[in-house]
Amino acid sequence: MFKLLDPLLHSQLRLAVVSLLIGVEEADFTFIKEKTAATAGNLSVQIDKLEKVGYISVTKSFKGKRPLTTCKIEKKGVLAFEEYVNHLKSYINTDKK
Amino acid sequence: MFKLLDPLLHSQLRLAVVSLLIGVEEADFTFIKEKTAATAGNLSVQIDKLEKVGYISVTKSFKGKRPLTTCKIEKKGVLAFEEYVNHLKSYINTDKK
DNA sequence: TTTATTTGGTTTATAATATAAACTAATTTA
DNA sequence: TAAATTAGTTTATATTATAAACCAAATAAA
Repeated sequence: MFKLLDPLLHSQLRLAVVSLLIGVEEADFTFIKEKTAATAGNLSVQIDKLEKVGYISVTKSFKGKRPLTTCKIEKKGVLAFEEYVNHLKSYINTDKK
Repeated sequence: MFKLLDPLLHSQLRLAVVSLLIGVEEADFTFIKEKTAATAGNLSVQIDKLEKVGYISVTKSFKGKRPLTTCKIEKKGVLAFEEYVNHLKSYINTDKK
């Protein structure tokens, strides 16, 4: 009846990050930080977690002389997000099946 | 852009309970326990929290000689749930506004 | 030029959460 | 009368989310 929600996505910030990345396909740390209004520390931790399970990939490079962390959604992340949304519907539909 | 999700509803079990109560209007502890597949301890704690913020009301009585805990959704709970769902849409819609 | 300040983060500490395990008390069954 | 079941509550613990503190390099200000 109530499907289990993936705990990795059932987090305010991680859900925002994945949702954002699905829209733009690629985004750097600062951009994500601005869009989600998260603190850098929190974002850093949550990006790590998403990367560790393979929902996103993270590339570290330089833009000029400054470090640049770029995030990209992975197929696994897209699938997990889609499933999360579907599962959510079992919570949101008032007429339970 | 990403609206804040009410932390009281952003919980697997509490969301299931509120969702369930919105459907049935009234349900007892055991029924909710079965439908959500939660442990009694967890359910007891989460019902307390929902009651404390006024999302549900809890009545304790007896069915025959056995204790009976009945839960009912309150207007505040319905409104909070509706807002939660609306806010979720800001996460789920890939085209961000 | 040396002293802030800003940028782009990471690491660490802490408070809150979710959850199951242990417990209670009454009731029913064997 | 002993064991098992019902209907929960309380307590302990592991996990989370989050912000604070920190760091190194780059840039700006004095």
